[in-house]
Amino acid sequence: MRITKEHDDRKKEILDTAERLFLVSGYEKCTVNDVINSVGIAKGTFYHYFKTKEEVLDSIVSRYREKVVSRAIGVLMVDDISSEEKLMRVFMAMQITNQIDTGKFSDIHKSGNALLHKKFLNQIIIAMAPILVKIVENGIEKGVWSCRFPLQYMQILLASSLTLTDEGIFGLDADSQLKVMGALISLLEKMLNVTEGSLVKIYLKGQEQ
Amino acid sequence: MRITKEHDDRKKEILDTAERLFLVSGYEKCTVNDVINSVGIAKGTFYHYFKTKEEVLDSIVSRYREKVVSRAIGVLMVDDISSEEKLMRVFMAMQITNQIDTGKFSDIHKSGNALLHKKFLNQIIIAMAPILVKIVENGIEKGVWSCRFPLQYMQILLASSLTLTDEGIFGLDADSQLKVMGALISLLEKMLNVTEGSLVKIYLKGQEQ
DNA sequence: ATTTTTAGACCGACAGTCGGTCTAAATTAT
DNA sequence: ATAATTTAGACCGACTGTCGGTCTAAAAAT
Repeated sequence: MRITKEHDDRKKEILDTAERLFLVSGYEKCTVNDVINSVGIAKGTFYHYFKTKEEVLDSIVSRYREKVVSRAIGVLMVDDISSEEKLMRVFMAMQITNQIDTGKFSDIHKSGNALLHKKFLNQIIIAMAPILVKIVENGIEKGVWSCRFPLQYMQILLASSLTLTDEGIFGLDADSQLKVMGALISLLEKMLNVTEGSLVKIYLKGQEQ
Repeated sequence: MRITKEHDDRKKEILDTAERLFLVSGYEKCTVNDVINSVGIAKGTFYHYFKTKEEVLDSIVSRYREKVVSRAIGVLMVDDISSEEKLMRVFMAMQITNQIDTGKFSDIHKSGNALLHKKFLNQIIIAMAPILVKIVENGIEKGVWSCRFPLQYMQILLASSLTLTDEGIFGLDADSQLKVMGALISLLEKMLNVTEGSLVKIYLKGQEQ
């Protein structure tokens, strides 16, 4: 069989480089020439691996989405923790994914890049809303919660948290962002009709570590 | 042929034309040549009035924001209606501004235009959140509501409603959008600790007309 | 020998520039 | 008052540099 290892290596190399450059200077400002010069390849090579510049962006966003989703699935399968714990872990995993791992995406919200943000938001909401809904419905079945609009509430939660914590859009300082996060958790309690403070408690516990 | 016009008239003519074209084909796809051909002016004239293409976009968004804000201020000053009524009117005025008036902006959410959406979202949240907070605080003083995070809640409300009803981002059908709107109103009731259904009632009454 | 990968010269479309023209009103000279 | 001159700024379109993307052919791998 054909050996595609080198092909994938090269492709990953282009993706990694483009990702780094997109996050530093923004997708629009970063040119294809910047990418190929940084990788050390020619134009033709770049377009052998990717049809367009935007396809590179799409790949980067998809790769990130896959990482977030697989992590969430991992939490989902842990079955010796409460629904509250599970929901908060998944929600928080999304937020802190930036810091852990390679740290590459720590600036994803700082890019001030409209297209990147739009694609990112779109993919994350479409992929994550059903997962969060599953947890919510599980909690409802157990009788610990009640919720009239699970899907809509989770969409609202995702859209607002991802938008408001994007520094490229509002440039909120760290303190304001923390306030928004606190408000979001308290809102989540209202969404699920749980006693005030029960989720915040888990949130603060998670923040400490 | 040389047709000269008053400065402000010409500027408005360029803005109106660009606005129309941006909303039809999107900001990125619409070229400066498209605009000048449609207006019937030369390149130099366009750049006599605007420094860059993006400056035109900024002007269009600002103009729209001013319209929404002035309308909200109008509602704010009506003082023979309840806080509930006032809040809902302002919130709904934002949504339906698209249909009324010239109808120009009816497609603003369909453009699928990342930069337009980002600038729009940014301006509207920054301008409208304080106005909504004012109404909320007024209701709190009257003793009809209570709310721990007025500013954060209004930011969340604005960010999620504007993002999720943007067809360019999620392409939700009309039915799904209505569900999201319903969920948002019910969430607003929870935010303000009012009895369930009291705001939805006003919302539905407003929808009928 | 055939396919895959690499190379970089090349292309058209684009945003933005530049030197200059035209016109009407304000200013000065007759 | 009327004519000549200056000035402000609206207007023009050929031109430039940059960018995403294409093309053809050489090099390398199989």
